[in-house]
Amino acid sequence: MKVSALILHLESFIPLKQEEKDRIEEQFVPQTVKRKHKLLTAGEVCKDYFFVVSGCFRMFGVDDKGFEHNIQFASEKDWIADIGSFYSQKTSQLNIEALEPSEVLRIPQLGLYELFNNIPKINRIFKVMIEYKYIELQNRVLQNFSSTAEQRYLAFLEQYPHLKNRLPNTQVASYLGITPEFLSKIRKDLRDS
Amino acid sequence: MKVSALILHLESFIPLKQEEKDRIEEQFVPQTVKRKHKLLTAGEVCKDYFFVVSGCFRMFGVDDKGFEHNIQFASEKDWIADIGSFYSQKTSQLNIEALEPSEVLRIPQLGLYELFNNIPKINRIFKVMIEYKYIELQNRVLQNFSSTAEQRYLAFLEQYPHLKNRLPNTQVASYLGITPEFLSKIRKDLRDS
DNA sequence: ATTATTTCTTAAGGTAGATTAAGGGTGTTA
DNA sequence: TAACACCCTTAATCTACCTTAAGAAATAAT
Repeated sequence: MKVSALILHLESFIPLKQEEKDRIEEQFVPQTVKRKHKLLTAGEVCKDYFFVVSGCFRMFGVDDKGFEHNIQFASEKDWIADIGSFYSQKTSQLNIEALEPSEVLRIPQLGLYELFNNIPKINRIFKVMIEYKYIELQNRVLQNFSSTAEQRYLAFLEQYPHLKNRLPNTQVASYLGITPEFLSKIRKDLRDS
Repeated sequence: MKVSALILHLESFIPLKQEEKDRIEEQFVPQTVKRKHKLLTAGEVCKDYFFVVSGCFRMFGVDDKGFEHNIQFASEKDWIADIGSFYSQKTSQLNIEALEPSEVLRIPQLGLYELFNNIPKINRIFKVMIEYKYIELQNRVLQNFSSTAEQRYLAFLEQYPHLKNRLPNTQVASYLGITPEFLSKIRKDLRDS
C-alpha cells in the first residue's frame, strides 16, 4: 500500500497516534504518472504538495532564451512542490516533470492546512523537513560559488549516488548549471586522467 | 525595548497570548555587537539562533583559495544562524559577521527547543519563516543559472533596496558571486549606457 | 524489429568573467 | 597632519565555460 511509505516517513520524525495516522491518510490521494508527465506547468498555480513513493522527478525553470535549468530532483521518500506558489496560490514559474514512470501521493492546499490546524505535530515535522531542504540548498549555493564545474560534478556523484545511474547526463548538466557538451568534456578529462 | 521588535515580528505570523509572550521573552538575551564582530566563526559550533533588532550581518564561507563568498545578508527583523550546525551541533563551515554596529536577540539551542516543545504555535511560525527563506534561496539558485552578472546586480538592487546604500560594493560582489573588479565594470557600463 | 527520438561525444571558435597590477579616493586613528 | 586601512576604478591578459555543428550511440515508441 502506497500510504504506508508516507506514514513510515512521517514517523521517522515524530511518532503518531493511530487516530492521527488515519486523519493524515484521508487527505492524500495516490496517483500514477507516466514518464514526462508534468505535475506542475509554469504559468499554473501549484495546487498540490506531492510525496514521491517511487520514481523520480525534476523541478526546472525556463529562461528567456528557452533554456531549462533544473533546480532540484526528487525521488523515493522525498517531497516536491513549488512551495512559493503553493502557499501564495500565485502562478508558478516552475515545472515539475516525471523522469521515470512514478507513483506519488498528492495533498491539496486545503488538505494540508487541515492537518496543520488539527495535528500540531505536523507543523513541526514540516518545519524540520524544510530545514533539511534549506541546508541542502544553502550548501549548493556555496558550492556553486567556490568550486569548478568538475568539482561540482564529483560532489554530485557523491551526494546523490541513488540518482547518478538513473539520470541522463543532460539532466545532470542542467542541475550543475553547465551545458551537456561541457559535462561530456569533464567526463572525458576524468576518464583520461 | 529590544524584545518588543521580536514579539511584533512573531505576531505578524500568529497572535500570541500574554503568557506565551512572557515565556518567549524569557529565553532571549539581548546583545550589542560592534562592526566586524563575529557571531559565529567557521570551525565552531553554532550555539545560538539570532534575531536582528538593528544593524546588518553577512554570512559567508571561505573556499580553499581563501576567498570569501557571501551567502546571505540579514538586517532588521531578520533571523540568522547556521541552522545545519545549530540543529546538529556539528562544527560550522560558515561565519556570521556584523557589517554595522548592531543589536541582536540571541536564543540558545535549549531555549528554542523549550519553545518548540511548549508553545506549538512556535513550530508553525518557524516553519513559515524558513519556508520564506527557502523560496528566496531557490529564486537565487534559479537566477544564478539563468542570468548574467549584470542582470543579477540589477535584480539585487531591486530586491534589497534597504541594503544597497549600506553595503560596500565588495560585499555585494561577493554575494553576486563575482569579483569587485567585475562589479566595477558592470557599474561603469550601466553608467555609460 | 524497426523507426523515431533522445542522448552522448568531439572539436573549433567565441565570450563572460577572473586575474593581476597599479593609481586614486575616503575615512579613521594617532 | 600624517599614516593606515579599506574601498573603488581602469585596463591588459587569461581561462572556464559556451556556442555551433555534426556524427555516433543508446532508448523508447510503433
